[in-house]
Amino acid sequence: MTKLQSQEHEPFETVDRAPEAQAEGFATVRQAHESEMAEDYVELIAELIESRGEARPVEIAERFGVKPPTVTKNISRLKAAGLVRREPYRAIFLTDAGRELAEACRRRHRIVVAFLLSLGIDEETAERDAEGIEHHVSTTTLEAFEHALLQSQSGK
Amino acid sequence: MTKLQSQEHEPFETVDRAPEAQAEGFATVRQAHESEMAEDYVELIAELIESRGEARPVEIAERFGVKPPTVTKNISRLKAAGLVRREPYRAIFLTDAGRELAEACRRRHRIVVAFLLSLGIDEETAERDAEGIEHHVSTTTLEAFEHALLQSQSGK
DNA sequence: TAGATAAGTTAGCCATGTCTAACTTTTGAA
DNA sequence: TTCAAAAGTTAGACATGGCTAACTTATCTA
Repeated sequence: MTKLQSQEHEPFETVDRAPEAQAEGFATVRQAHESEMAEDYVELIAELIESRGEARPVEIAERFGVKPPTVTKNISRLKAAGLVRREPYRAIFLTDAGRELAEACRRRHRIVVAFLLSLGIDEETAERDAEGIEHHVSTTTLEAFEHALLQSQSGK
Repeated sequence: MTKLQSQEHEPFETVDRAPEAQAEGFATVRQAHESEMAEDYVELIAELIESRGEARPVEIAERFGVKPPTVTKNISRLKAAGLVRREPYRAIFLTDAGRELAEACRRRHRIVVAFLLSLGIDEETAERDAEGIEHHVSTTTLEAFEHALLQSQSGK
């Protein structure tokens, strides 16, 4: 049993929080929702460039399960946000900022998936849940996941 | 080392998935977002009824960090969805369906928070992250969290 | 109990992210 | 090399979930 895991907590203990703290928490969740689109897109674009050599709207639409016009609109939002570079009808490229964000997201995604797998969860579920969970994992929690991962590795 | 944790997985292994499977995953995330509002509201309403005897829009607005008109609009959506019962200008009550949903959400919330705490994460962060994470935790993952929780309890 | 204050609602605005229908551009094959 | 099919865009609609401003209802207190 490691130091990190040694604090005592009953499984169903309720944590009472000040209304402002709770409101801040919900604000954090709302903000996370606003950046989810951008994160998911740059992550996928990076993957497509790596595996296919380029990122095309039709591929993106297929992977996300949305229609092409949705992709067009969202890509133009990413362009406005300075995350992608792109000419109409051409493939999509990441800017430096986009590449950085993509890298951070892919790292976080891999950690969350690996952590879920280490709990014995099947791959399909781990991937699915990770897609939703990753956007709400703080740096602190991500580090805790990494730490737990190392534990489960060494104790394997 | 338990059975559940015994499968071998490298920490940064990438899981390749068919485009349809990935699309389904994102569809799941989008659906989760659509029910988040309802879940957060019934959860809070249940808490307020328990602690205050009644749930009032002004309290709900304060806890969520939103303005009263937002609460009015969302409550009427919950009413349309059959989750709350309510007369204008009066307190808000849960229907049987609302109460059931609230119970399930509160249970899931408690498990997620307890699990994060068991990883050594501080209470403030655990609560914050749980608020976002809980909506994306499948039954399978929730069970894995419970299992891990029991492990950490017994090995304390 | 009257009037001020607090609580709640309505109307109308905005951004996000989805869609369909119709159009344009690119591509690839005969 | 042309022209049909595939890819991409534009226009316009819709639901969600925020907001402010202005109004109505309820509550409390002097």
